[in-house]
Amino acid sequence: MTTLSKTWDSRINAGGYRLTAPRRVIVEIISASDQALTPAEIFIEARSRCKGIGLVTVYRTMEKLAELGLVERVHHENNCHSYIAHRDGHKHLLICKHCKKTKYFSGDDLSGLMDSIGKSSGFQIQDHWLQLNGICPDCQKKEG
Amino acid sequence: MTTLSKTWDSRINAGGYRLTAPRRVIVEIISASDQALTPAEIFIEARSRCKGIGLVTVYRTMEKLAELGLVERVHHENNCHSYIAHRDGHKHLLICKHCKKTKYFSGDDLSGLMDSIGKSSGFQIQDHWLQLNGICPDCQKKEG
DNA sequence: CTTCGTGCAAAGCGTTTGCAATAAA
DNA sequence: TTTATTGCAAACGCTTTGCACGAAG
Repeated sequence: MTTLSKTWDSRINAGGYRLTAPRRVIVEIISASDQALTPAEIFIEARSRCKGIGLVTVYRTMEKLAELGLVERVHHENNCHSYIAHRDGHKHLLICKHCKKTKYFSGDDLSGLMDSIGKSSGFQIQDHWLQLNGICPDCQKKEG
Repeated sequence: MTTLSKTWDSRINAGGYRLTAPRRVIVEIISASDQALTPAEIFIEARSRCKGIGLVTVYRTMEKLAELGLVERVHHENNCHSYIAHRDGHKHLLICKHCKKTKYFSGDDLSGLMDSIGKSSGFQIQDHWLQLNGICPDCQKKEG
């Protein structure tokens, strides 16, 4: 178990949730991954480490991790969601259209933009979602 | 029929698609709306103007309109998609968390940000998606 | 006339829920 | 012991597909 997932464990406890074997396995998988994973992907990996675990448990666990701010939801085009471990700092997502690899990047601060849009529209802006889509270096090589 | 939907009609023809009564109705609804509509919402309105129209036709038509670049897909939190008429210029979306009202806004050009991220990550960045979430003026008043 | 579009019903898929058994605290 | 959590199966909602009929070009 990594130091990282130990931190996760304490935050799960602090959130009033119990630490169970299935949850430990799910936390280890998502906290160790630097890219976004779908519930199904997590389930397949989890099942290989903890036989008998159910897909439902993955859904329920991811919901709680998202609530605790430990993971973020990533939205894809066609009704497909995945989750990525939350990292500190002001970051946004970079997604490869071919292999679906997802990385965080440190983006410019958009607060200036958000302030000006808020003033001109009258909206109280609370948060934002920025994704950049493109082709990752590996897939560029494969294409030639 | 508005001038706007006439333009849509010609683009549908130019795309090799036929102009049918259901499609005309759907185009009139989405082109006249300044906010994003779900397939179900479009269907309800369409049915009141063209009895017998099927929800399936709404899905298939929206798919073609998206392909033609006439509408854009809007992603919501929980597996819920909607569509909004595409407007020219560099624009992004502003969504109210309460009433789900969706508006375009003219945002700053993000090409500078995209260039620098592209260079540092090695990704070929093709497009981006920016949504701001907040509370619209009407909902702010209702809350007091 | 030929091809595309339609509506219906049914299937498909990801996700959620009801429930009794089980395990954490 | 008490309460949260689990896994299964079934339900659910949105979306897509197969098909025969009908309409556009």
